[in-house]
Amino acid sequence: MIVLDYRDKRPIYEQVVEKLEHLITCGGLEANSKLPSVRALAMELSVNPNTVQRAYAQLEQDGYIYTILGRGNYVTDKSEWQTGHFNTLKADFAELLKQAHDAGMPRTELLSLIGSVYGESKEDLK
Amino acid sequence: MIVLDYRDKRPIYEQVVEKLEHLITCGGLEANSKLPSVRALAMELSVNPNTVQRAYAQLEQDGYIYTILGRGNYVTDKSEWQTGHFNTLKADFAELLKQAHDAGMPRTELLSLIGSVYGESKEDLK
DNA sequence: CAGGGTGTATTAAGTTGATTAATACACTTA
DNA sequence: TAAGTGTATTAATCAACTTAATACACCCTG
Repeated sequence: MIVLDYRDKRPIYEQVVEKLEHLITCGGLEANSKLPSVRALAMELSVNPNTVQRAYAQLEQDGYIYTILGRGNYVTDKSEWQTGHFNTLKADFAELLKQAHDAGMPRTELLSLIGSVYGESKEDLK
Repeated sequence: MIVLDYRDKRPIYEQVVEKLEHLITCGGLEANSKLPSVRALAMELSVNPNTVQRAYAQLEQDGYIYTILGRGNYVTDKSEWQTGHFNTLKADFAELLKQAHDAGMPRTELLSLIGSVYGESKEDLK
């Protein structure tokens, strides 16, 4: 489910948060589906249960999962976090755009990048 | 010249790198202009000289400054780092775009953001 | 040439955060 | 009741960052 990168200098729990958040926001995990238990995921990653719990706590704080005591952790419905997630992405974009603009990167470069991810045609703007 | 944020959890030298890199890539520092000496900047930031040196070493490694032994550190010419800097920004963009696309963010949101930074009109595509 | 400013290197110590380890407790379900 | 769950606590270990104190070689100026 998750693969850690030990060359990554960031803390493990942050990597777990990032990867699970990515899985959730990309639709890789269905809403209300059950996540691995704290101990199970810790075992799978060869990591301490405390570390996994810290990641889960963060994910719950950010609204991506919810916890039922004694039962487990579950994926929150998209409607709960979509707006906040969009805003986070947009804020990151804005920051990056400012840098690109200041550095003199032409607008066409960015449009081209969008095209390569969203599809070149101007028709499927959906 | 630089203001540190002690609430920022990242290491100090990383903040210094980021802020100087930003100053350089945004044209806030002229090419071949002299940076504060290791000791001077350390004094100004109330930080150890080793920490500043680490930041300068990183900046040199990334090509944003060059060092003349016994003289000081100087801003590298734009032509030296522009390409690499563009590529870094574009890589960050691509990553962010993938996430936005996966999350179902409409292309128009991104175009709107670009417009708000680059200017709305379709004429000044410069 | 002497002195001060410069980058650079080294070693040791201190600090902080992340991680592990070992438990323990309350809750839920079979 | 027993096993699995989230949660909490305490202590110990580890790694990275930072500081501190020096030292050395270089460059420039008086």
